[in-house]
Amino acid sequence: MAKINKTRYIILGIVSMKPASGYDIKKWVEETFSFFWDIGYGQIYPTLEGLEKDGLVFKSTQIEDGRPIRHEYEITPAGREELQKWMTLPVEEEKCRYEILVKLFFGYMMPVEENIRIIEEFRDKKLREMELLKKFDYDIQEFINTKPQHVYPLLTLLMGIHSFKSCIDWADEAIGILKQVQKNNEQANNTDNNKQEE
Amino acid sequence: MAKINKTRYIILGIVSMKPASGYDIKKWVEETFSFFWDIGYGQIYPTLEGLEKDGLVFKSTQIEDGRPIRHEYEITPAGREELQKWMTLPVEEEKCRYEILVKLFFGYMMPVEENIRIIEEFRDKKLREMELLKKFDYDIQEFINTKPQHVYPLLTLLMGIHSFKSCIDWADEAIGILKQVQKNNEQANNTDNNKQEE
DNA sequence: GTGATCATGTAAACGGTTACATGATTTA
DNA sequence: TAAATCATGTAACCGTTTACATGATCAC
Repeated sequence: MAKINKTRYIILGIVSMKPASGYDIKKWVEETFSFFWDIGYGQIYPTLEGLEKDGLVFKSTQIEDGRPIRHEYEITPAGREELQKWMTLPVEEEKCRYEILVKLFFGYMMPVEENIRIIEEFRDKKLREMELLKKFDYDIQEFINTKPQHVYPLLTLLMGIHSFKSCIDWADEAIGILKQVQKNNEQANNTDNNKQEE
Repeated sequence: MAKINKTRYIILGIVSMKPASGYDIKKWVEETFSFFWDIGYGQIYPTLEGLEKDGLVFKSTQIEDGRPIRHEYEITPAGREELQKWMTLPVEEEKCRYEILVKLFFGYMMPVEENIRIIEEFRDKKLREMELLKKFDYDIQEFINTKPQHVYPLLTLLMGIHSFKSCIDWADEAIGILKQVQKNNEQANNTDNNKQEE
């Protein structure tokens, strides 16, 4: 089964909220999506072109005096239909690739300290990312009662926090285990040295 | 900065443990890595060819009577050096793409039930994946004391369990929130109906 | 005037997936 | 005898990233 090009639907989703330019889309994705998705211009502009050709978005060019040309894209009824169709489709299998796990799997090749360092780096990065998300603080109960249509972005935020936290928890546990290994190694070395001195 | 082709290093890592054929590599990755990495033959065979051309692996062909030809790849000293070099390099930024979060972000377009359904499906999948990992049960303390070089694969396993668990916890929380939204909607509908009946 | 931001795009290269193609051996 | 497993590979396609290219406006 051929895979679905999700980038198309993400862009459709964005312009379904309000008309946007390629530049707007990039910025918006960076600001609100970046922890679970990202797109570059090299994808955005060609995709917008394709969507236009398929009649799923409508392009209007705004020329204001003394401003660069701005192409704004709006969703068409056909586009809205396509988007809705995709929304009900089951979520495709997705495999995250964790480089850190590959390196750690072959960790026996390196000194224990090196592996601890790699995990600590990972932990710090995830901590920073989590702190960033936590800045968007909110009272979810209030949203449920007053703006229920706004809970959805909050749910994605919540996932991010859960996910980063699990990385940090794992890192702490893993570092603890490797420190034990390290301590055992040191004791073994001391015993060896004592034997040599005897 | 150009990105590093990690597939090369993963294959190098695998053949560094013991010589393997393309078929072996595929099977091994499926069995031990699959929850955080996967590779297809379309990647394996050309990559092995490239590694051989660069002198990082050594290919030997085994022809046994009445058996298909088998190409076995061994790591060379140069390959081992390359691998070691990569191991100390910092882990590159990696962005997992969560289709479910995209769909959920635009969830306001769909009925609440539909969003709950999507999350439930996701939860079930993660639960199954976690159960699979938990089958490889182990006593980590024993490994630390008797086979410290074997703790590394266990650390990756631990990460998988943490990660799947965080997905499940999030799903439970998210479903709870959406069920509240649903209940509020129903109450609002009832009020509306009562008003119409008056 | 310098650097950030607004704004648009293209082309090449790369990485990865899918589909296609083949055929022997082993197990049920 | 049928299905699963062992075993190798290629070619086309698609999605993504990177580098390149341009230029105006705005804030300091």
